[in-house]
Amino acid sequence: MTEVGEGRTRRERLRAGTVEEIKQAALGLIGEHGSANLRFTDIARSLGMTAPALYRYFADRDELLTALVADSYHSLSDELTATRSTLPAEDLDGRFLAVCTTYRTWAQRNPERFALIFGSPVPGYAAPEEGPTVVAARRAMEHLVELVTDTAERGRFGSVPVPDAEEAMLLAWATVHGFVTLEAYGHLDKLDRQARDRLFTVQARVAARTAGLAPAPGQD
Amino acid sequence: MTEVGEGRTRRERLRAGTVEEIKQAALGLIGEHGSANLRFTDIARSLGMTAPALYRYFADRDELLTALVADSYHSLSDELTATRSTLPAEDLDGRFLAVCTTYRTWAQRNPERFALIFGSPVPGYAAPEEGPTVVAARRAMEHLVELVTDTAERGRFGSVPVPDAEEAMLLAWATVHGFVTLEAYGHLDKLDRQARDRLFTVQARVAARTAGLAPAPGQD
DNA sequence: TGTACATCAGTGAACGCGCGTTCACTGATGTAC
DNA sequence: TGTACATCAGTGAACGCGCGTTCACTGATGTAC
Repeated sequence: MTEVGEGRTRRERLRAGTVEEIKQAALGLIGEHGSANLRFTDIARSLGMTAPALYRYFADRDELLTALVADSYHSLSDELTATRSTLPAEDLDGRFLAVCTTYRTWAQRNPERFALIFGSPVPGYAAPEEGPTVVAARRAMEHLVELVTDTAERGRFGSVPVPDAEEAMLLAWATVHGFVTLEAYGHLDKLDRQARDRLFTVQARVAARTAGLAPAPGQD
Repeated sequence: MTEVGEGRTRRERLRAGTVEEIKQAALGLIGEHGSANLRFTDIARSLGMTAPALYRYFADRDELLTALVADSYHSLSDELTATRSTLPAEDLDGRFLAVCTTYRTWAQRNPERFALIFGSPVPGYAAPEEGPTVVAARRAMEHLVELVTDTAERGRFGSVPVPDAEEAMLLAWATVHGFVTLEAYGHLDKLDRQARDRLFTVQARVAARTAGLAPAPGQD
């Protein structure tokens, strides 16, 4: 995420590296024990440091969590936009389905980050108003909207069930997100991986339709 | 949930009442601080008891959480089946949409319970295999399936995008759940209540379609 | 109906534990001249 | 290029705090006869 090697001085580079290590360790611990049980002591231990050293990097637990949440939003929206630019602008359906798939695989590969963003809000933690979290969330949202208005402007926007492109995007997102979140939290465990893959494709098509894209050939 | 006044002896009734009070207090605290931060001490304090007294009712925190999760599943599936039986069996669309709406309002009125079931899994807590949680989850799931197979058997099951009724139900569920969970966790906050209501109706129709019901008149 | 005993809810003291946080410190890295 | 000083990362000791849990107890409720 953060570019290591950016800082001018050696110290700055080392510092940036340590910040990154701390975040990684924190993510690992969140994966094991949940964000509510994230302890400075544990992070320090897993890095071979002592707890007080962490105060050089983060004022407290909330500041660290804020950074992690913001990073998570950035990670997600970076991956989504990268996927989008992989395919030619004319291939609306292809782009849309690819983005949906990336959304899902990102969640599968970054379960802690997914939980940080979309899980039940971390108790006792309130994102600072207009802080990095909120800004990152807004940016991610704008990217999502772009993906669909893009679609809407150029594409066949006739069959969409809501007139507003942004609203159509929200519904399409909800459709995909529902599947991804149920899967991530184990509510689809009775299906095997293959069945889930197949069903996800169907769900993405349902979302595409909501977003104003024509149904895939052979459907409906 | 648990029937107070059921117990034969006075003591049993009092005990059942206390169990209920403990659960309610726990839910309230979970709403404030999250399930991961649920403390026996706090529960006791909020009931005007001392902490050790709680050990008469629950062996430990996990046992209490297990009970709360199981209760939540029951509460949800009870409400859903109650809604369903409100409408005549012939009114497939009406039933389906009513059930979707109940799913949403239940989540809105029981945010802690919703988070317990569908939020990121409680860290450090593993549901006992074949324990009440698992049983309740299965029962709730079977009810959901029933709602749709019911639909599938009697209704127009032609336009459904997946052949298997149970799979169609899962997708329809995911569609509705996505909206509800985004809304519950504040990701739709920039829409006002009215807009959310309107969009939810659209989303429920999308789900209905996935479940094999015909699109509402005027749609598509 | 009354008495003697058993069961149970809840108390308060006590304990061990681990966490957050502060602080004075040491040693390494960077900078000015 | 070398030296003297400033900055910073990290340590280890120390503290206060609150939680989970155990235990012996008191007083109320229920039961047997």
